[in-house]
Amino acid sequence: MSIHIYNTLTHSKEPFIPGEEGKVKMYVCGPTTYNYIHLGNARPLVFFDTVRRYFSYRGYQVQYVQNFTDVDDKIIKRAEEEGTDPLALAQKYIEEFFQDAQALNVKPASVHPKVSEHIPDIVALIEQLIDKGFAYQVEGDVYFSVRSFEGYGKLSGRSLDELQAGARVEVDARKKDPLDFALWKQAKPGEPAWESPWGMGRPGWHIECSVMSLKYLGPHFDIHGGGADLVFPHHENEIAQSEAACGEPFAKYWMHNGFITVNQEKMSKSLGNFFLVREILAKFPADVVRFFLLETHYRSPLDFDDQKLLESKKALDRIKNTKGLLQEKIAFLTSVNANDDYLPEESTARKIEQCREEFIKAMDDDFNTSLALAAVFELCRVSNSFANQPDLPQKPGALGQLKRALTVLEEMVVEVLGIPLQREETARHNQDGAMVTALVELLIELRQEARAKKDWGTADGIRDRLKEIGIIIEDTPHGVRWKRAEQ
RNA sequence: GGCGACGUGGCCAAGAGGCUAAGGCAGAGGACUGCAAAUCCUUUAUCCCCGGUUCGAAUCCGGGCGUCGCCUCCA
Repeated sequence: MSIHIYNTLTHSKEPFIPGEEGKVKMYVCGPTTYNYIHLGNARPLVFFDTVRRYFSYRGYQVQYVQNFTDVDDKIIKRAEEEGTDPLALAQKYIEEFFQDAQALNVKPASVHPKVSEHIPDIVALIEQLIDKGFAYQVEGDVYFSVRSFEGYGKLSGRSLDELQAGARVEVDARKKDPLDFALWKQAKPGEPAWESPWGMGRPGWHIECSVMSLKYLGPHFDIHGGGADLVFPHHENEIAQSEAACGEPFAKYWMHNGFITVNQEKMSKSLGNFFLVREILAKFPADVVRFFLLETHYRSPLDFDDQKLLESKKALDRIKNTKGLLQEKIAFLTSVNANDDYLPEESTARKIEQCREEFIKAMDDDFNTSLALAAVFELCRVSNSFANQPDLPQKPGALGQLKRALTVLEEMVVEVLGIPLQREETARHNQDGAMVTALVELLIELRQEARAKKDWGTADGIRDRLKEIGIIIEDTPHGVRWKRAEQ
C-alpha cells in the first residue's frame, strides 16, 4: 500500500508517485497578511503541516513552499484606513502569522516567499505570456486571455461558456473576455508600485503563486494545496498561467481542504463571523485546537463551536492520560531493574504493532486523520489494559512493551499529527514549578496521614480544595498520582 | 440561473458493494476504590425518503426532500 491522494483535478484518489524518487515537492497557498489569521486559515495550515509531517515520517524528503501575499488590494485598503504603509502592515501580520502557526505547532515551510520580493520574476513571466500570445496589455494593465488557453476550466470542471452564463463579474469593456483576469495592475497614486514595461504597477493576485511555485519547485511539482474556495478562480488561473508559459503540466496533485463553518454557516471575512486563532487560543489550549481540526477528514466541512472543542479536549486528555500512565509504569519497572527486551511475539506487542499498521493504513488513504485517530485510541486502550495489570512486573517483556507502546504513541500523535502531548500548565509555569510540586506533595502527605486515620472528611476536603485550585489527585494501589487540570 | 458537495446511533465522525457499520463525547450497568478520579468490561444504528441494478447496497443508478458550498475578496 502506498500513499493515495484525492486529486481535485481528476476527481479521484490516485497513488502518489513523486516526480523525483524519495522527494515531495509541495506548494500551499498562504494567507494575505492584512490581519491576524482566523480559524479558516488554521485548517489548511494544520492539515498541510500534517501532510508534510507524514511524508517525512514515511521517509520522504519534503520541500514545502508556502507564500505570503503581501501585495494586495485588501492590504492597501487596510493600510489606508490605519494610515500606515502597506508593506509595513503586511510585514507586521507576517510576524503575527508565525506566532499563531508556532502556537499550533506548525513547522515553518522550507521557504516562505513573499510577493514583494519577487516582482522581477513576476514581470518576467508576464512578459513571457505576452510574447506567447496568452496575455495582452490594455493601457497600464495586463490581462490573461482565458480563451487562448485550451485547458481553461479543467480543474473546476467548468467550461468557459458555463462560467460565462453564470458570471457575476462586472464586465470591463477593455477585456477581450469577461473572464480574463489581471496579471498586472496599473497603480493609482499613492499605492505601492514597481516599475514594469507597462508602467508603474503591481501584480494581480494569481500570478504570484505561479511564479513562486515555479521558481522554488520547478515547472512540474507534486502537490499544490489550499482551501476549497481557491479551486476557482485562483487555482484554475494558476494552471492556465503556468501551463501557458511553460508549455508543460503544472502541479500533479491538487488537494483542497473543506471549509470551517460556524453554526453551519460558512465562516468568511465578508460575513464577519470568523474567529481569529488568537481569540480561540485565549479560550482553548493550542493542542486541543489542533486535535479538533484533525478529528474530521480534511475534505469534509467542519463546524466549530465551543462545545465541540470541550469534547475534543476530553478526548485528547484520554491520550495524555495514557502517555502519563506509560511513563509512570516505565519509571516503576526501570526502578526495579526490569529487563527491557522487546518481545514482539507477546500478544500486547502484536496489538501495538497492529495499531501502528492501522494508523499508517489510514494516513496512506488520503490522510484519513479521523480513522488514524481510531488507531491511536485503540493503542490507548491496549496500553491502559496492559499497564494496569496488577502482575505487570511478572509479565514477560513488560518494560519493553511499555516502551514500545510509548514510542509508537509519540510517533503517531506527536511526530505525525503534531500534537505535543504535554501538560501545558507544567510547561508554562516552569519557574514556580518546583515550589508548586513541593507544596502539592506536602498536602498529599498530610492527606495520606488523614487517610491512614480514616479521617475521610479531611482527606476529601484536601482533594476537593486542590481540585478547585486545579490540582487533580488520584489514588492508585501503588500510591498517589497528581496532575494539573488544564484550563 | 449554472455547477458541485453532503444527509450514518443523543451529539461529533470514519466507512464507499459482502465477516458482528471504526473511533471520540454524552448516557446506562458492572469491576476496581473508604468515597472519588483514572482505567477496564458490557451496553445504545430499520445508515433522510421512494424506486431500481445485484445472489447481496449505508455504499452503485434514478427520483424526491433537506442542508451547505462555488460561480465575487475569502482557507
